[in-house]
Amino acid sequence: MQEQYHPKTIEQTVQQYWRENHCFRVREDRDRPKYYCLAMFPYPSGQLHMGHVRNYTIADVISRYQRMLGKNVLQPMGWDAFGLPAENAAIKNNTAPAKWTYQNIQYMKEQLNVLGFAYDWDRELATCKPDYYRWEQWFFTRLYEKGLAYKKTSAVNWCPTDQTVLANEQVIDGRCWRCDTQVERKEIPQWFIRITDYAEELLNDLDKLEAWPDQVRTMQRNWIGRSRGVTMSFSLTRPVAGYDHFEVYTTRPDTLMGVTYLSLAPEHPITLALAASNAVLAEFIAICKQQSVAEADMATMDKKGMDTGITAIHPISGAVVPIWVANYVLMDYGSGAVMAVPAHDQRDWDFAQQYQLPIKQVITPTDDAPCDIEKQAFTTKGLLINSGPFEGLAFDTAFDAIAAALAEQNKGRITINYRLRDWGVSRQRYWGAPIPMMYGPDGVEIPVPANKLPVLLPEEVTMDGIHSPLKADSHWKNIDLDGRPLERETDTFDTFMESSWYYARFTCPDSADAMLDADRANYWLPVDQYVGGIEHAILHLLYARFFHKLMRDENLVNSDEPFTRLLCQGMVLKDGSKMSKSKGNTVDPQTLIDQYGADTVRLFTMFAAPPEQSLEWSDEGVAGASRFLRRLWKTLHQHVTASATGTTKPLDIDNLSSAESDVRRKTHSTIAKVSDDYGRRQTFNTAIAAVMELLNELNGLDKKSAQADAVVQEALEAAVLLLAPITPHLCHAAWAALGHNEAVIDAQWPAIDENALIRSSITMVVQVNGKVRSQIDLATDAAREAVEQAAINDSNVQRFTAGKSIRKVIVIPNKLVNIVAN
RNA sequence: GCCAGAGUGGUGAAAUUGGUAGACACACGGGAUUCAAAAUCCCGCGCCCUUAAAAGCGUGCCGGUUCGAGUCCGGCCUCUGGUACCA
Repeated sequence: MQEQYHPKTIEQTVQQYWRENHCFRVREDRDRPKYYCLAMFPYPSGQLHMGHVRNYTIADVISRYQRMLGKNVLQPMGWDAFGLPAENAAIKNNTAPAKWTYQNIQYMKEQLNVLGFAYDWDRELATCKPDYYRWEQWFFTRLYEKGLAYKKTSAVNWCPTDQTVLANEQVIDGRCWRCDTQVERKEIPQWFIRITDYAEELLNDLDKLEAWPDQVRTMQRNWIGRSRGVTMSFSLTRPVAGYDHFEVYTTRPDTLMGVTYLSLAPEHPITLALAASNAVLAEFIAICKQQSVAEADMATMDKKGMDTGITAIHPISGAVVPIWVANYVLMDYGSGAVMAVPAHDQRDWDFAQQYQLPIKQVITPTDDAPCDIEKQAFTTKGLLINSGPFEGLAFDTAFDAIAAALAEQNKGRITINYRLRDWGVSRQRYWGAPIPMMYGPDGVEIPVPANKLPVLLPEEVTMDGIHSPLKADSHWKNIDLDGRPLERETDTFDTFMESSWYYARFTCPDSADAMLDADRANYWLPVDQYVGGIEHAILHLLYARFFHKLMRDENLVNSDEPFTRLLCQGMVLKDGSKMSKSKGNTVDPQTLIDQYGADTVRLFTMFAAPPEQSLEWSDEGVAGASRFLRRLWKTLHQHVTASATGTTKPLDIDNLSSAESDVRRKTHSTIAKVSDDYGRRQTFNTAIAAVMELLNELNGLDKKSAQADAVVQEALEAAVLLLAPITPHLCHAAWAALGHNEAVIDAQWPAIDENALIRSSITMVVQVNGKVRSQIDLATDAAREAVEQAAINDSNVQRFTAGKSIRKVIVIPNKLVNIVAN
């Protein structure tokens, strides 16, 4: 063992050992429990950033820990390679998205290897490769055949100057990021997948995901947004272009008697029909369209409305109700029309105030809650007033009575509604998987047959920065299928499609004649541990869950959910804000690895914060992590050097000094604590702190006594094994130096000697009226009465109880006594 | 706007089931070593009062429950993530 710690040399040597021995190549093995640990694969943006380092270190630590527990561990890595940034980078660097992407992959792969992650690279995949996306295309045609994929018109952000579709990210304050033109909503035909058919199952199965953070389950539950309400029909007093009624949905039918107006979306068919002969309304609709499609923009925009002049009949009271058009009513939600009850909905109340519409109170509080309709809407449930036949009813009975009254007249019914909308998968962009559909001259939809897949995306293209080269390529677009002239779909898939099933393809990336090889897929799936950023809590994770169920229903997998346990890591911050190029506060992992070595970077990343919290980057903290590793190395070196002189005797637990017994207790309590931190709690920062404590305690031990060497050897072996998942290179070298022939990567996790944990006395805290006043030492088996007496008789305690009478004594065994006195 | 989180010393954090607030580090201060520096080692380190000890105060803000609250409940404030075409 070298006296100095040289991370670079050690890391290169150890990585070579792993490579030469194929340490991370795994195959199915029915004799061992499998463990599939997966980190969300990266978008190949160019260089690894600290968020990646954190993500992949967490997953690597878990993988290595599970391996030491004897599991057959799969940890693959690949590339989420399609996406918008490649198109922008290609323009900027005057190259093609494919070339740029492949270069990035090559560079980032090298960086991952330098960090020493235990990947089975034999399984590497990139989603932009035809052998991957061909199966996604095939799967889509299967969904189409089953009626789960369909086409409909839907709104996109449209730049009228560039004549192109913009992503939400490309709309800045309602304007095109390139030319600053006011963006419009435009309805275009697009492909959708029926995720709403699976809404109920996606909701119910959240209950099965016990090892997911509650936070994520709650967010998904709210996103799906199941509600029970009433769909009812309002008849127009005069028909408009053949429409004599329209439907609205409400979760508050109890407020129906308080409806004072109705609102239609600007894109509602009745609105459009009216606008044909109403120039003022047409102008208003045009203004409403000057708006991004992003929900956050829609929800925070100024509310605008206009009276259409037409009216409808209230289905219960028969009253004539005015119909407005309002920009905040969305055609994509529900029926594109809403009933307005300004007295009991704050948004309706605001709108009614703005346009001087009547406000009619029909609910009154059941308690003495404040309710002043003049000041704001009263939105909690209560008792019905001013409601004719429903007077005095409470919410539930009013709900049923009003629903029944509507049903009787054939004017309404109870319905279950979901906030979740079908998944729009069309993108009017080049760098994505082509949607495998064709159109006949009559516009008929034809899925590309399996034997004509994949529909290849041409990689040698020139980007103009605005339009998709695919749409301009008439040679690619116009094809001949068995003598029939057809036109290809030129839209590509949403990149969430690729990331929705890659975890399954990793189990059999070479499967050439099927999307998945069921034997291998079902051996490894579901993923035991998934690790990734909290920003994916809803979209990616919901789409992947949905895809898994689609694949199950295609008999490709036999499980219901893809990810058994989920860990959502926090962001990496510098000076309190997210590291990003635009803020100029990035830290290049490569520089740090060059300076300190991969083990230091890994150690700091895991030590600075628990994985789910955001991590504040600190250069001093990295230096501190490096110092700890040097100190550990020095301790190991001193021990190994001393042992080499022949002083080491075998451990004899019956002949230890009390200081040596204390060290042994610390060794084994540390193993217990660290095991719990790695396995159950996944708090790697406290695991590292515990090992630091163990080593600090070792420094205080008198090394000259007879058994000291053996106790130190045991402690250092434990420390090395406990740190091996985090700093695997140093621990590989250290394990060999401690006299082991087997590599630490193949070592077993240390076992706890329960006898070493036994202690004869314990320190208890004594409080008087909840304030700590003293500590007492007692035998661990002291009876409750003895504990109470010892506490009461303590001299410090008596200072605070003098002149008072003791009302109560609370004893928390082996921890605390609280004396209540006054 | 809506949904979900977070807020503890100078800093990152710990306190796992309602039971000693600040483990483990970083920074800083003092000392040892050194011709000197770096490195290393030792000591101190929430605030306040104090020579010291002891007391008092202290987990974003206001209120509540409890023998006991960082932890539970109600109401706020600020920040972060998501908001369906960034991934």
